[in-house]
Amino acid sequence: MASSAPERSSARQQQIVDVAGAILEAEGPDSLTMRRLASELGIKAPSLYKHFPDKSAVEIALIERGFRLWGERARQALIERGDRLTNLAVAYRSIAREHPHLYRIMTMGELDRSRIAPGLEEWSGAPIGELFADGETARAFWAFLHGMCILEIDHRFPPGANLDRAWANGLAVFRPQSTPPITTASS
Amino acid sequence: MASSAPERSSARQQQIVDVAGAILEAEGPDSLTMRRLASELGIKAPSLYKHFPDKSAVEIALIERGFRLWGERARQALIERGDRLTNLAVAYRSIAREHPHLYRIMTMGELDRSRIAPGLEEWSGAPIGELFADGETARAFWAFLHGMCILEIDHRFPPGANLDRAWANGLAVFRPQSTPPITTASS
DNA sequence: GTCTATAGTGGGATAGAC
DNA sequence: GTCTATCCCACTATAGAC
Repeated sequence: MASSAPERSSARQQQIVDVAGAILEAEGPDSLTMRRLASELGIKAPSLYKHFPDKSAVEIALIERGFRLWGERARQALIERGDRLTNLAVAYRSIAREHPHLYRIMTMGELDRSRIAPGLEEWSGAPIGELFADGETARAFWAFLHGMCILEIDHRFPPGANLDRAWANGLAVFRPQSTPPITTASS
Repeated sequence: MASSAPERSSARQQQIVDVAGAILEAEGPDSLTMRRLASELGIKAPSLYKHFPDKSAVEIALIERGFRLWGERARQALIERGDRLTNLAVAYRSIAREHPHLYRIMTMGELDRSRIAPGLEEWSGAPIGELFADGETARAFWAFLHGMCILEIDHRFPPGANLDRAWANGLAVFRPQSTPPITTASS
């Protein structure tokens, strides 16, 4: 598991993506238009095309940020004290709740893997693999995590549902399959 | 758990929703426009507004059909012979794979519950509740089902993943929590 | 229940000057 | 790197005749 994600873009591009992220978080993907983005930056829409070839390039940049955030937070979770399975789940849930629109654009629909930074997706997902000896059980756990997150932020659970308990119960069924942390003799 | 879902609409409305469903399945939600829908019906777009107040009413009708399909197939799964947990999972996965676009519009984003037939959503989801003594475990299982389905149809699992095994492993962790079927003395 | 005509909105994107 | 001007597109929806 590599420990850091690759990145490459100009300061101006980064600033544009910052603002795009702010619009996305505040008002959702429908509000993220080239006109609006330019307006928030104090420029006109056509000027954006000097920095990004098209709108989807901006969206891809946002998604890549999301993957970096996932990967970083998940790695923190694995080294914190306490149960690693729980820590990882809490980290994922927190990201989804804090940035629901970002979470949605990251996970919704098909993803053109040829457009995102090579290796980034795997890098961000690797921490889940660390928790299970069997890769297919790790994927089942990922499905549980994602299902809980997306159903929660979309308010799909029934009004009376106790989500903290649903999370706890789901973690409880997966926990016996999870592996303990590897500690070196010198630690 | 009630055994059938309510329904009410004219023959013409049903025909329109049939065609809308065909477009959706064939080409996805972006292709489902009022112009296109009318065109496939051999009429002009404005004529549709004699049958539905707006486009969202057509989409709601499609979503309601999806919920009825879910509820019916899930109920079949519970009375088939074999393991009920597995049967239910197979039923859900089959629907998602056979009708991926329908599955997406049913489950994507927030749902305005005031617009769908009262009780329909609960009716369609009730079979999952039948399988677990604890409601919050049932919701965790639902999250697993949905996560697996949506990640599969969106091709989010890594290329080498063995999804049949991921399903089997996930079902295996939930199975000890599931309840056996209730059989009457006369059966 | 269908039509024609059209309003109204909004979006992505390009050309070419500065 | 920014601007103005503009194109082109597509969509939802309404008004009013038949």
